[in-house]
Amino acid sequence: MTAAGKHQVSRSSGRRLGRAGIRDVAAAAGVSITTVSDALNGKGRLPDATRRHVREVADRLGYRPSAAARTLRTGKSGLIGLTVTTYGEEPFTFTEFAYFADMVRAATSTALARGYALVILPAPARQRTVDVWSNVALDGTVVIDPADHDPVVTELVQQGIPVVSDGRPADSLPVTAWVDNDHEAAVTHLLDHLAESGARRIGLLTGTSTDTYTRLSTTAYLRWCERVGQDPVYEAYPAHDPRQGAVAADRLLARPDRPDAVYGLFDPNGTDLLAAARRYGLRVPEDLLLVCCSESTVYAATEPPITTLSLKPGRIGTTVVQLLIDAIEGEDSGPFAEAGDSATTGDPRQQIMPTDLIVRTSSQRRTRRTTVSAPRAPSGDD
Amino acid sequence: MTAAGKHQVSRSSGRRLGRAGIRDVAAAAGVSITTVSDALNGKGRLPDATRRHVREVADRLGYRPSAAARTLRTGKSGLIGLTVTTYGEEPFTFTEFAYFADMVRAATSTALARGYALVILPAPARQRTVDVWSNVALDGTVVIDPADHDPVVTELVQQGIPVVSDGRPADSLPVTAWVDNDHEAAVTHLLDHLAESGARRIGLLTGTSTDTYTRLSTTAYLRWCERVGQDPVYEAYPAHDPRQGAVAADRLLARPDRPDAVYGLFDPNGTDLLAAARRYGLRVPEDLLLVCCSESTVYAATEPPITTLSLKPGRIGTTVVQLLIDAIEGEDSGPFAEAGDSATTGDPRQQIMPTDLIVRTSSQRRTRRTTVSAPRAPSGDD
DNA sequence: GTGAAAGCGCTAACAA
DNA sequence: TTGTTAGCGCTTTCAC
Repeated sequence: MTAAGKHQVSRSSGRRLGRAGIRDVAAAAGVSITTVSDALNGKGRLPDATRRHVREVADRLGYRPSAAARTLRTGKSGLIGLTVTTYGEEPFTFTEFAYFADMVRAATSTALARGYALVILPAPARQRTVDVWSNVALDGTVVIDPADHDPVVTELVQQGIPVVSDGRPADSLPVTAWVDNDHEAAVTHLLDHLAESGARRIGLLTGTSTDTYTRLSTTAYLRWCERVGQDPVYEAYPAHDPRQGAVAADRLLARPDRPDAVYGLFDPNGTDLLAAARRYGLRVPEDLLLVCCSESTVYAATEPPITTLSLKPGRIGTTVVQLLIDAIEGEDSGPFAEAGDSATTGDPRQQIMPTDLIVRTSSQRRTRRTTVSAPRAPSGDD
Repeated sequence: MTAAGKHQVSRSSGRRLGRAGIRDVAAAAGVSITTVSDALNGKGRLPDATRRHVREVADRLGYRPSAAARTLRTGKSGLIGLTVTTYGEEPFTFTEFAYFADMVRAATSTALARGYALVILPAPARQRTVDVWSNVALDGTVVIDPADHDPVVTELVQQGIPVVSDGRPADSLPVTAWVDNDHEAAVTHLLDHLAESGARRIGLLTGTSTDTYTRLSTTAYLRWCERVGQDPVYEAYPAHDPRQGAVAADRLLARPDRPDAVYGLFDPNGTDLLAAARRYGLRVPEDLLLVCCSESTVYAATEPPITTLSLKPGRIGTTVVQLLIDAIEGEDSGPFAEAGDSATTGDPRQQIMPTDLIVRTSSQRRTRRTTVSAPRAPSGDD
């Protein structure tokens, strides 16, 4: 007495509350649900007529496939997690700097272009956050600037979910791949540029946190100083607090061994330093050369325009997502390929992206004040 | 001869590929899957000992519940969509302005605090984007600045998915609720402030797009002009193109009826106008009063510091998400409560948020140059 | 070419 | 108190 056979029929006649289901479409189109599924997904070898017919009916009924059901069945959600480390008390502050904004925009565009959506997730700081993580089915995750022993990364990788990081991870972190700038090269190049512009003593405005960016940049600075035989002159401050930047800039220029050029590691440092210079009556670039790392366009319009180091976050965002999706779709060797399971898990792929030094007035010693008083040049960039 | 009974058992003994399932936990803990589910979700009335035991086993097995299955079963995904209108060619540019950055950060934090995650989705511009939309199960959606006849919004609402917008929608758009600033009041107040500071002819730098913000602000300006009997002096430009701002600012100050005060509707307009003023040899605020709408902190450090109108995007983001989640959880009257169904569906809720005029040097006529550099003596009246 | 049936992993009635 | 069972809506072999 196999009652099983009746299931589909009886279900089909049941009241659909809101949305139409695949069964309703099948019934209305006079075909089976298999045909509907195939027609809508372009699978199988149905005659075009059937395909068209089914699509019409589906449209008429306002049929929307259930993402949840599809995900459950296929194991793919089309969702990519995006997370950032915590700065200070804020859950995360990735939008605080133009860098993250740009990076996220590019990442989102790339993901969408490949049929994925980004889910913003919190860094694993408190307890709560874990809940959210396990409440969403992720095909993969982008981690921005992962902490040295990020538990979420470890667990995701253990579960076989690809993780790609923006910023090179600590050795202990087994990410699938990572993308980063060559921070050492960038800083070195920039310091050389300042030296060429006549800087004798270059100062650094850096951060107190231990993230890779800060660490690598600072190290590169120290190494450069050593190489050229200059005493390091730097001030560090908690970069997550925007107010502290101004204070630190002030400290730096108040020092007895005041630098005649400064590189600021963080986005707002340009204005911080410019304001500090004004307070001390220092002219830029005559008395003080300035460079800061920023993606903001405001530095093209400051007085004077400030030279910036761009990390090209857009390119990083794009690359990170490409790598991730490649990993997701690549390792999809089918649910039955458990033979040579963890065999091909080699070293994580890593990609170094170029930076871009945008030279403006603030870092050019021998300048004829090409700032703004000049007649007209709306395009601006000098 | 019910063979059905054997399914669970046989399934349970089947090879679990990667992750442990609820059945494995049940088997390992020596209980049924119901008990596991209840224990892990805090439901049912199990003795604490059982609950603890199950949790331990689950932990030991590294059990993670399947979000997809939960979603399919419960109909709730814990996911909230976040979308923005398209600017120009970019899929979306919400990160381009500090406004969106702040708004999104606050929205994300609020959502996470209530156990939801945000999914970034494209505005329904091209065909492709629709795919992504229907590939993710959303409990609700936040729409930033919805287009007048946004098809996605209409469809979502039709499907019974709550939609809350940042920015008031056109009458035809049936959103669940919306949050917006009182743009008219803000602009009026700001113009009054400029007039009080001595402005005789206030100009406007506005946009060519037809979004609500631009429209309301411009209207308020025109109405104000009418009230005080001033001829409107404004230039409009495509706000999505950052370069155009500088050009438009230039145009505005080049006019024969040059204004002696300007309000710029968009974030970069402050620097745009400042640069233009410099080009024309206009001193700020002596010859030209300046205000722009911006969330950026750079205007505290420009020379001179520029008065800004803050829309308090953080508060808007928080409110939007609160409203949305309230709607999601409120209308969850259970799948069987179809009796008084659409009864309580009243008018969409709407919330007006205050703005904040941050007065700095650029809009104060009688100032003793409180900026930084000039040691100029306080010279009383203008 | 088309359809029936078997679940994906979980939750919630309902039994025991 | 705990276990059994019926699906959530879809994709996908495998028969026909």
